[in-house]
Amino acid sequence: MSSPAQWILHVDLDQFLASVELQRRPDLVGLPVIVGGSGDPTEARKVVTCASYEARAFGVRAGMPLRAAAKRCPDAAFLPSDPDAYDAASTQVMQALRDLGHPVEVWGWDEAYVGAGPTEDPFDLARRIQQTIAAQTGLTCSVGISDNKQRAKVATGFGKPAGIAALTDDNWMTMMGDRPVDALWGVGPKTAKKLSAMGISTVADLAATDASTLTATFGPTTGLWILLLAKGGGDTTVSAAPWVPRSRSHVVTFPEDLTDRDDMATAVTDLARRTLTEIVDEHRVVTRVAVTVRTATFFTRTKIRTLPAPGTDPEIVVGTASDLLGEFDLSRPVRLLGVRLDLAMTERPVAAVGTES
DNA sequence: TCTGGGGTCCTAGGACCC
DNA sequence: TCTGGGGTCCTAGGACCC
Repeated sequence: MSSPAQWILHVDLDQFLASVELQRRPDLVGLPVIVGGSGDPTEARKVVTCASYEARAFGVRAGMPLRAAAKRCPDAAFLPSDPDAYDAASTQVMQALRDLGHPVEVWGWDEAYVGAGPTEDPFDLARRIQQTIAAQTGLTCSVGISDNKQRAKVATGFGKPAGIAALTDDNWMTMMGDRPVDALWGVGPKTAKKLSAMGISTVADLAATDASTLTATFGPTTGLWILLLAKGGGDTTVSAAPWVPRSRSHVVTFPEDLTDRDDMATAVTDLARRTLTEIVDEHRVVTRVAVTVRTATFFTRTKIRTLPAPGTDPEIVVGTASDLLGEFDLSRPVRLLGVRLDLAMTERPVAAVGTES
């Protein structure tokens, strides 16, 4: 295998939420387990957050309504989602990864990128990662090896579950050329459909397409980006710096649609207060407020307002959310309301950084 | 058995300014 | 009295991901 300037390993915990639950419920090991909602499979408007591999064999997938999952797999164990437990397990995994001495970039609860120098044996490192995580947390993971994030992420798919796979310039087109474009991380159904209309259906097709053709349809940034992805390129940085969130949001889907404006106003106010409390606890400052309304027909719209000045005054932040709600036509039943606070990204004092760990 | 919740980034187009 | 071009800020919406 040719050696790139650096290695990037993508670490992905297998069926993460289900695995955490199985540690508390060893009696369920080997059985279909479905995590989501309050653990009641008859609960309306709740979906599967994670299905164990045994449940997936019945066609159960993340995002599927719990009732649909129950239909496909009535004998599954339905467990309530327990975010605190997943947070704790994730923290433990990420610390174990960092202890290996390489830069670790955390990507959500169950994924991370690990950077390594060109002289490192990436397979050896991958095995050490798996062994360390298993020994310290009892969890299994799959590892993808490449020289950029997107390709490493795709490689992980070839390693699941609990395996290791590498994609490099040497095998990229052999492994990926005949696959549909949405096998690329960052190319979804909409882009795939647009490409299909242009006669581009496989990764090899896309890689062979003229840059100008793609930029004409997708714009200069996106057009060049998806071309790069098809050629096996991607983001080559791994940053161990703590991620600074750009926004924080909460949405609520009501068990039954709201028709009363006062109820809607109360819900938006509660969401705004809760979100504001959280970001103030994290010493962050609001720049913009966004309110989302989804009606019973799933028609979804968002209104955004920039604050006169960045701040955390509840009167202003919550008041802005209420004002924005008032700008909607609320004559139809509402199924979901949401509030997002965009956060100021100015540098914080150095003193605040050192207190984190 | 209708479609969760939490995020990020990009693009289009209008307003406004020089 | 046919009217360029660049830059920035803002909102809306799209797309994608876990």
